[in-house]
Amino acid sequence: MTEEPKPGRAGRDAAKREAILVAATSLFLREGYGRLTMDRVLSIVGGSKRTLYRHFANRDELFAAIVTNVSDRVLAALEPEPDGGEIRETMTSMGVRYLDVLLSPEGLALYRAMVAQAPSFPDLAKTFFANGPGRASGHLAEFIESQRALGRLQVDNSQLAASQFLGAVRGDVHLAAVLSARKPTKADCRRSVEQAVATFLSGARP
Amino acid sequence: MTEEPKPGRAGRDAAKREAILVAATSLFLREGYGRLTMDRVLSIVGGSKRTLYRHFANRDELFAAIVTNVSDRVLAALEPEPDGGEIRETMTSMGVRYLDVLLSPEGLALYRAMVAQAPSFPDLAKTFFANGPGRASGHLAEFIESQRALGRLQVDNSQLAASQFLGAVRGDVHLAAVLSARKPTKADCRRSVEQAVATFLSGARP
DNA sequence: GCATATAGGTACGGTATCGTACCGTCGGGA
DNA sequence: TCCCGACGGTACGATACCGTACCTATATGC
Repeated sequence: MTEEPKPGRAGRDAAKREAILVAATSLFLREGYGRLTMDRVLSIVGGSKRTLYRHFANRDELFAAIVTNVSDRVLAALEPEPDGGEIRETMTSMGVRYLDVLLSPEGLALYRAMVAQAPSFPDLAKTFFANGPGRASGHLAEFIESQRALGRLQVDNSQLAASQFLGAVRGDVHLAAVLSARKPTKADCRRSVEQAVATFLSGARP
Repeated sequence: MTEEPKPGRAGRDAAKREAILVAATSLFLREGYGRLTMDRVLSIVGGSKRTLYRHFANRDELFAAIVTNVSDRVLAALEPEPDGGEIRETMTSMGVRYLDVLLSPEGLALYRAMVAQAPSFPDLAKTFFANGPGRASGHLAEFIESQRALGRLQVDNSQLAASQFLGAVRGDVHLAAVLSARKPTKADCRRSVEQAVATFLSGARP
């Protein structure tokens, strides 16, 4: 993130590109991919089509850039923090953060767009899956595996256990939010996570 | 389902409407809502725009009819069969059927369309949720509740337990299928269901 | 058989959107 | 200072699609 407004042509170039991307991302988050048009982006960011098409050769390329942009920002919140507490505590905090990310406006918009556009952007969809849900499961699986090695958990398949735990955390909460735009309360989320943790531990403690 | 080709105007009318709906549904399942246009429907089913617009006043209405049509057909498979076996067996069979429905081409297309179009069709989305995932959770919750009343299960919240069990069954399998068009194998599904059942039972048996 | 409602075929208006072309202006680098 | 590439503004071509209008053929009901 080089915030310094570099002078010179290259700096102006990068700044313009950034401005376009910011405007396009904002529009995408507010109204979804379907209502994201080149003309509307222009009407927000200003400038000419020539310039827009110089930075992004076509609409697909702009979409890919937006997805990468939002993904990086949103999915960074899924990185595991240096844990060191109890298993229950660690998993609860992971679950809560996971649900927070998924239910955030950015998370919901990204999910909607990727599900809808996956057939048109298979590569992007695979990348999204790998960097998003896939990586979250992966991190959790590593944690479970490490606890298993210490004899504190007993599971057959860490990867499967992790993805099922996260699936349980989502429950119906995520789908309800995606479909009805009715965001569940923080309390709903906590309850879902705590229940999922309890179930997981009852089956995985030696 | 009155299959008899009634004579007379009314019969022809109904048959035509059915033919349009079948063609539109097929197109929707093959290529998704985005590529479903009135002209393409016509080029398949034949006939004139006049007729098409007589049966479905506009594109939104046609979409709603398709969704209802596919929903009824697909979600019927989620109705609980008269159970009477072991808890483990019943839940395994429910989980397997649930996953089968979700991963079928119809299930995937319906899911994609509803997620993408939910903001534009909030009522339809709510109905879909209630008749689909919501009802599946509901049936399972009833079953869990009945077993709890018999003292065979011990759970705090049957509804939450049911939706989390189904969430665990989905795990990453469903999302992977939605995003990458790579259908998991039957074996993957069975393994996911059996693991979820085992976890659930370990936490819910008295 | 005949009148009338309805289907078929097609053209059309209107709109939205992508991507290109043109042209005059501006600013950084030699 | 002067030149060249980038930029802004806008018009334009091409396409796709929704929904309506018009006219002819046809089949239903009497």
